Amino acid sequence: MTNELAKAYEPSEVQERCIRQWSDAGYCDADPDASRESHTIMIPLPNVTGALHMGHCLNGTVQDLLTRFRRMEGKVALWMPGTDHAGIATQAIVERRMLEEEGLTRHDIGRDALVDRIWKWKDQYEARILNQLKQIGSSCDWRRTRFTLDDVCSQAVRRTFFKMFSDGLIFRGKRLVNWDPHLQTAVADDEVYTDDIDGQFWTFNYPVVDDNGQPTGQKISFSTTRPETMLGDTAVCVHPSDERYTELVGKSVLIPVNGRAIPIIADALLADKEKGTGAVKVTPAHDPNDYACGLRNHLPMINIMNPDATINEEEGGEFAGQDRFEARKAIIAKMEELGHFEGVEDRQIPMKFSDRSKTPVEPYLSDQWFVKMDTLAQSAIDAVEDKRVKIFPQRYTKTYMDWLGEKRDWCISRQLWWGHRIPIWSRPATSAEVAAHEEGVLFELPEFGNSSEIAGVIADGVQPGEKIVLTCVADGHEDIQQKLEAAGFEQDPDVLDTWFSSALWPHATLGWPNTDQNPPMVDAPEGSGTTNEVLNFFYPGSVLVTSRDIITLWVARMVLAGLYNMGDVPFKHVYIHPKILDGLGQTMSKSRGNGVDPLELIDKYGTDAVRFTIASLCGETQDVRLPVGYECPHCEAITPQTKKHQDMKPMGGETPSIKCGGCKENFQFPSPWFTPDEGAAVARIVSERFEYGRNFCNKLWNATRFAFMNLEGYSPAAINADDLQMEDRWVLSRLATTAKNVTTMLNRYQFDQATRAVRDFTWNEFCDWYLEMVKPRLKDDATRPVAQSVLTFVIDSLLKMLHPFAPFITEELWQKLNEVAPVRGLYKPSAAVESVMIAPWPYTEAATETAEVADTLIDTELEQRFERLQETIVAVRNVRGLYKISPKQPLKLFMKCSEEVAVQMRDVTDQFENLSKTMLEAAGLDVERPGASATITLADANGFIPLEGLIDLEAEVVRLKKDEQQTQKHLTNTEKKLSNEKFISNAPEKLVADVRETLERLTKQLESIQKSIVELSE
RNA sequence: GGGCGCUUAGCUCAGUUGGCUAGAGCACCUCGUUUACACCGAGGGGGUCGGGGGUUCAAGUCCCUCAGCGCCCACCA
Repeated sequence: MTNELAKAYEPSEVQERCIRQWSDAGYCDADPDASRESHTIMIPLPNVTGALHMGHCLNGTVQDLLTRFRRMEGKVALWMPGTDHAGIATQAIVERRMLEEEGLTRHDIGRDALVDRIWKWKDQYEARILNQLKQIGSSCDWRRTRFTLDDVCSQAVRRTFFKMFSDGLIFRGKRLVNWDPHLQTAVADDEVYTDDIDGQFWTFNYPVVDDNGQPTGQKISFSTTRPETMLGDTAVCVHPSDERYTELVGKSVLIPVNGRAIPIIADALLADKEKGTGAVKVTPAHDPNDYACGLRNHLPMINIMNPDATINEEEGGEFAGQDRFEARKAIIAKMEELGHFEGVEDRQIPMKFSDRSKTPVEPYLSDQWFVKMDTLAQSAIDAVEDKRVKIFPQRYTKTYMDWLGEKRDWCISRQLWWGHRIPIWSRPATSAEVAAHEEGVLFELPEFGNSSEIAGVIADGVQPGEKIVLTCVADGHEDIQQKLEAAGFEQDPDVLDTWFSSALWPHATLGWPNTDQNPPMVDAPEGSGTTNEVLNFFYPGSVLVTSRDIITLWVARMVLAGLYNMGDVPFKHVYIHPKILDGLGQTMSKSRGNGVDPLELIDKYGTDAVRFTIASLCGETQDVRLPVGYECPHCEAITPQTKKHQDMKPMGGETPSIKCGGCKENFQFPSPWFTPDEGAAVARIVSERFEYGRNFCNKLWNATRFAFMNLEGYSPAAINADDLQMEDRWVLSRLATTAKNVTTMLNRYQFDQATRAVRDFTWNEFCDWYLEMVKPRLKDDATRPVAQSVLTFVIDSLLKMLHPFAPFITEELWQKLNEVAPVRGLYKPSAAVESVMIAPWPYTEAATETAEVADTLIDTELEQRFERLQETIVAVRNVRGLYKISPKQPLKLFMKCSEEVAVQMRDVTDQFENLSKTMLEAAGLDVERPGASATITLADANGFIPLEGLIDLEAEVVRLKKDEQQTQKHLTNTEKKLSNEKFISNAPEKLVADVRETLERLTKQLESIQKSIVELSE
């Protein structure tokens, strides 16, 4: 047969072919077109060295779904791809490898060589992650792929920085940062995690001294977990209302280990009477709370450490050069020796670690660059308040607002080599310069360039009392930089926080600040045109799709940066999707051994199955659980993963293994605690949940396969509406209803509901009912043509509607359908487009023909009538099931009902025969119950199936009694409701009428059940 | 400590502004190899909607409270 489709869908080969075809045809390319609307999505830029994980997979699925949907709606849908240089993460990986493989540190090879190595690394891994994105079917405009460190993005970063500097929004300040002594860089709060460790809690005392520095004999005791910071203490603090110490406040104590005198102060915010001795040492340069206390009380801030966390020369004295932990021991010993040690206890203490290097971070005072946030943050608050940006689900608006409301200045400098270098040059200021310019006020440097190229300011230097000239140079002025360097200026060694460039992503990727040319593309590095139409057309974006953990770090900053540079928000909507957790409610990660690799899932279930399942999970909830399991490497049976598996550790040197429930063989598995043995059979981690999508794809494939087998002789012809059978009109009505609902749900970002709606229609209505109902017609030459037309029309619409969810299988089926039925449609058949990807979305303006007929297709009255037919058939099947009557055994059906219903029943008598092998013998008011028959009760009809000789009639009585009981219960409830006067008077009229109708119906049903019981019992 | 969520069938989840006898998928039980599909079809069993209180004619849905879980932010000498 020519129209034969393979028995099962083979995803991998289809996927590969589709990706190639779409790319060749340029369907993913989006270029400005004034006659159409734009739809822009900017990818939440993945880390360039990362590998695709479930989070990316979900994020990408949603964005691609939206992009394909909008493209089919007729919009110019741009999905902009790209990657993030991810500062510290990337540099750390390259440095670690370099150290492991060559024993080299970055200091051995120098800045340029390191950056060079990272670029090479980046080129390799960028290709990998982009390719992985392609594997999930992403219809990005790959020509426009951007990288946060490429020339286009770099220019945007430089321009923004210069603009902010010129607007006085950039300033330099001393701040306590989380210092990673191993990587020798400050790390952001979000790159730090806290762990409880077994630590110790020491108690010491400092002797009180008089004005001459002589001990008064008094002492003050305090406890600490970090004795080494003693060297940097600049006060001892007590609570103002703590009577134990009132008389000591204002006096001084001596730090025994270095002989420095410091004051005893009172500060209610720092000291807590209930904790420890009630007194606490204050080390402003090495502790965040002490830092705040130091600011409040104007305490000196003494830095005692070198960047590698060894004790420094200036303050270290005899401890100088020792590592912080060595110094701790030495200082404890010294204090004990001097008689100021009072005790120590073991306790769990929280310790902060650098996420990247896993070493303890040190709170460290250093010079950093900041962006002033007050007006910028306010603009971003306003944008959400007046709904220029809407966040879905709405509750996340609060997270965004609360964070911005704090208006905390943004520390943008990072002590790294990989990133955008801060475009600031400085040198010591001359006294003439200091005299000429007020500190902190911008001035021009005409000898280097004009005010749009360079700006300067006098600021404090690193050393106390030192004044320096800071200059900022705009993008594209290498000549000025050279002049500056020739004049003794040095560029700041730091680079910018990765989020600084990420914040510009929505407009930087489109070529801003260049308004004279379209941005360069992968194969056209020169740019084009005389104005930047790309930026004009695609900005502002339509929707940002991301996860809730970066609402503050990224979303808020993009909004303020967009407003600042473009004067307009970067996107109109933000959809925050759920996070995927494992079956135990834990975040998936390699370090837990519970991560599912999307590419393995794709390999096992197919991309469409994975996407379809993911879409079914994406609604307004915060997280979704995905129980995972180990796939047996021997027999592929899946063993659910439990906490016990996650915690299994090698016992007695033997690598743990799990016994497969299927084949009883042992297998090893991935775990954070050990590596499987060389050559051992290792299970992969999968989730059975994806069978949901796979089964659906199989269903769709086979429904289409069935259609193909029955399209022999198909010829497109306009059909007459009068030729449509009841089931045709029903399925068309349901199809139209479904399409409308799916569209609405997608517009609301309710992907879970949209998925369910389209699945239910496909499986439970189209396949289970319609296909079964048309089977006889397809065998008959006379009735075949109309059935074929409807069948192809529905499949055509379904493939379109399903394409955003399952792009590959729908494309494959579409192309096969184009071979068998290239021209299709009901009233105005027309040639189908070559790819479903560019086909019009059903029931939209783009789909002119179907739009015209959409409303006439929805027939709720018909849908209701159809439900009665379905109910009748289900009831008959139920009787068969209950009494184990073979499906082959023909039955007779008598329906007692109104003449109106009887007519409808007679109309579909063929379907009773077809779907339940039942002959409708009679229908009408005068139908009487034949003896020895089973009774079925419907809302407005009773059915009788003679069962003489087929069943035990006593069993039927039992069944009916159960039925009677249930109906009675429901009836009682309904009566109770209606006898309540308050219900009658308060409830809406419509509801009361409905309940009355229910009562009437139930009463009749009960009567007929009881009648049957009596008759059967006679 | 502040904020946001969650708790509904064995499991994973739906359940719009309160209003039919609370639904789905998987799992389970029975039957079925009818030429689309066993990744299937037909039928079935299974829930006092976390506990307690309140508002209301009416509560899975609104309010209070208790318990448990998760995430974010802040803090932790």
